[in-house]
Amino acid sequence: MNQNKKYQYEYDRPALATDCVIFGFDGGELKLLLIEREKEPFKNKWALPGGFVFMNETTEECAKRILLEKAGVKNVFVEQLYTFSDIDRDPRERIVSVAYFALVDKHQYEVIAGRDTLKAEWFELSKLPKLAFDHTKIVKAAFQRLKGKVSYQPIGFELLNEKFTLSQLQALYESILEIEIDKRNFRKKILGMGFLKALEEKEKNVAHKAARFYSFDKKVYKDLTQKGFHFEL
Amino acid sequence: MNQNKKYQYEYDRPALATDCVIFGFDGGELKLLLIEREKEPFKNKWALPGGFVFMNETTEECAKRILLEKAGVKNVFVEQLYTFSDIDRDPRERIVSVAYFALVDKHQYEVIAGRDTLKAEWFELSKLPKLAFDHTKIVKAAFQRLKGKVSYQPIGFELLNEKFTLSQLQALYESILEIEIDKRNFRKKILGMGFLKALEEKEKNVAHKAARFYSFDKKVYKDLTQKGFHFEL
DNA sequence: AGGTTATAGTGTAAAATTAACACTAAGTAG
DNA sequence: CTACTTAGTGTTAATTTTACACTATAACCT
Repeated sequence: MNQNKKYQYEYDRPALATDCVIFGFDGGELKLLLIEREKEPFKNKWALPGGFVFMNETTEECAKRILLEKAGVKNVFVEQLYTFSDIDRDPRERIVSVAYFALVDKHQYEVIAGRDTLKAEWFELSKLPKLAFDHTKIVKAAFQRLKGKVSYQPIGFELLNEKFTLSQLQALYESILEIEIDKRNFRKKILGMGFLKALEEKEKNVAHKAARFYSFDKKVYKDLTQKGFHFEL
Repeated sequence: MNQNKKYQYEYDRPALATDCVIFGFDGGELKLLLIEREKEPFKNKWALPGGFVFMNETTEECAKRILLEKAGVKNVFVEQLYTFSDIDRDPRERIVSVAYFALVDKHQYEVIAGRDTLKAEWFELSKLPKLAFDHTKIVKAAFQRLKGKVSYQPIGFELLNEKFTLSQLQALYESILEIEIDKRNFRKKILGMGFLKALEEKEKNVAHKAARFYSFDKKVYKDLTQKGFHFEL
C-alpha cells in the first residue's frame, strides 16, 4: 500500500480493516493464536491476524476470510468485539479496525494449522510477547468480553472438543473467570441446567479413573431458552 | 457527495460514519431522540443523527461531535455499540457505520434542544416511526445493550436528573427491563449498596406525600468497586 | 376545616439458592 | 498388588430472594 506519502493527500477517508483475536484452550491456561508479521511495519513481530475490508464483504465476512486465509481457521464461533479508531494506531496511514474474536477447539485446529504458510503460534494469555500496533489493547478487550460473557452465554463449549469431561469444562471456566470453583457445586449446577448430554464413552489411557464424556445439546438448549430459561453460571 | 456513480469506480474503501442512538426518560416510557432528514435519500424521514468520520478524529470523537452538532447534546454518557457494515445499508454508496448510544437527562436537555436548527423529536421506543437506512436494526441493538447492561452497571442514573426519587429510579428500571419490580425489595437492595446519598430536599407540588430526593455518589461508588464490590440489581 | 385521593415509606417470614465440606471408586504405573 | 491420581457423589448452614399490606403525608376538593 502507500508507503511513505502522507495519507491525508491520498484519501479523504480512513482505511477499514479487521483484526481477529483467536482463543484456544487445551486444559491448562487460555491461549491465543498469533501470527508473525512478514512485512513492515513491525516486521517479524507477533500480531493478530488482520486485513483490509473489501468493498463486497461485510466486516464479519472479512473477519472470517482473514481467519481462514491467515490462520487456517474455519467454521468457528466469531463475534464482533469493538472498533478501534485511534488516529495513530497504524504508522502507515489512518486505519480503523473492527476487531472480532473467535473461539476455536484447539485440538481440531492442529490439523488445519499444518496447511498454513504463515508462521502461527499459540501463546498463553499470561505470557504474550509484545504485539504489533495496538493489538495488546485489543487482546485485553477481547479477554474482558470473553470473561464477562462466559457466565451468561454458553460459549465456553466452543473452546472444547465436541466430547468433553466435566473436569475439562470446569478447568475452562476457572481459567477464563480466574477463580476456583467447587467441583460438586459446579457439577450440580451445570448438570441441573439439563442441556448436557451424558455419553457412554469415557476417557482412555489416563492414569486414573476414566471420566465420562458429555456433549452440549444445542437442540435442548434452544428449546430451554425459548421456554424462558436463562443460562447463568 | 458522489450522487449517482457506482462507488466501486470512485473509491477502493468503504466510507466510515457514525450513528447515534440517544435515549431519554421522563417517568413514563423510554424515549429516543430522532432527527428528520433534510436531504435524500430518505428525505423527510426520521433517522438517527449521524455523519462521516473525519481523518483527524476517532469514531468516538465523531459521535460526540454529531451529538452536539445534530442534536445539541453534550457532556453525556456515550458508549460504542456495534459496527454495522451491510453492503447495501446505504443506497448512495458503501458506508460502514460505527454506532454509539448516548444516555441523556431529558429534562436538562430540553433547554439545549431549543438552540437546534434541525427538526428533532422524542419518540416513545414502542411507537417509533419507520426509520431511514438500517436504523431500526441499530435501535434494537442499542436497546438490547442498554437492557443487558443496566443490571450490572450503574448507568441508569445517566437518564435521570442529578436529584431523583427512588420511585423514579424504580420506574426507570421497570421501563428498561420491561418487568415489574417490588417496591420494598427494590429500595432495600439499591439502598443497601450504599452509594445513594439521601438528600434533605423533597419533591414539591405533588398531590401526595412528597418523596425524598437521592443522588448517585460517584466517589462512594468508585471506592466500593475498588474494594471488589460489584453492582448488580 | 375535613374528607378524598394519590403516592411515599416501611419489616417480616417463607422459599430458593449458594457455599462449604470429605470420602469412595476406578484406572494406570510401577 | 500397591501407590498414585483424578472421578464422582450429598448434606447442612448461610445467604439471598421473594412475597406481601398497612400507615404517613401532601395537595385538592367541597
